[in-house]
Amino acid sequence: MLALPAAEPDRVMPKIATWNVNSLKVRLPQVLDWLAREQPDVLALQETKLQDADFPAADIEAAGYHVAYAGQKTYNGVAVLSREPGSARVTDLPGLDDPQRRVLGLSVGALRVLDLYVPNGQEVGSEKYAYKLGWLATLADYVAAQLAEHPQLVVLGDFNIAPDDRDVHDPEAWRDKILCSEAERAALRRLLDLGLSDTFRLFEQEPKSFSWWDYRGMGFRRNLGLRIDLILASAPLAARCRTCRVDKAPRKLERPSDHAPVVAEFAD
DNA sequence: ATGGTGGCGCGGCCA
Repeated sequence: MLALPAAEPDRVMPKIATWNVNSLKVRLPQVLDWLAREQPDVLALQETKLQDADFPAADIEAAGYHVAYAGQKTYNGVAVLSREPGSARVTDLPGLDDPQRRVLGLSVGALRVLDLYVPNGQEVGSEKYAYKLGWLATLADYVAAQLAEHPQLVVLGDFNIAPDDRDVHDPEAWRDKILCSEAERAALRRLLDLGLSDTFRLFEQEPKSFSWWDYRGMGFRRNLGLRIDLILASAPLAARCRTCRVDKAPRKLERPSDHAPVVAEFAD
């Protein structure tokens, strides 16, 4: 029997996805179905809402994925599933002493993955809004350092920021509201200006493409959404990006997450 | 300004 050739060390994973599942306990069957159908090389999850002792690692491993996670009870929680094993796991932003589990950095092959659940901010001017902006400022310093260290960096997750008016179903209604305020958008632009591309905007997209729809008021059926789930890629990685799309199918299921997965594919 | 829905967990917080 011939041995399979070893994976080339500089090969970048071709299919990378992000999905805010709003409770992995509830959504695990949907996640397992989606993995089987889409077979991503990396899937970053947010809002797992599970402490690590309760994380369903065995089910995910049985589906053929390695998994790293950083969770807490009830709120937040992030995980990265990968075909290849991950290493060099990081769960905190340097300089931010924060019990909230919102960050998971992981190396998968030559790729560096940074999975984020950016704070929501609740309302412009609130304490949580100040926390969000401070968190994003700390993140920018960390991303700058990560870019210097890892040429092939993907920063993905629920950013809780709609980058511009194209990403908002009703820009006038949302003007200066949470997820759309100028300060939040400026914080996101600062990240992009470090050398990241919003892969979704590398390609022509249908107008009114969103990744999140409020559960209330039949938001999904009326397409009253925002695009707040992003896959940002460093320049060498963005140069190889071939597609980025929102997969609305899981949002149509019974008992869905309020977010849909976003998927980017890369040439080898 | 509030409430609409959903998850967690069993009252109220968070999104």
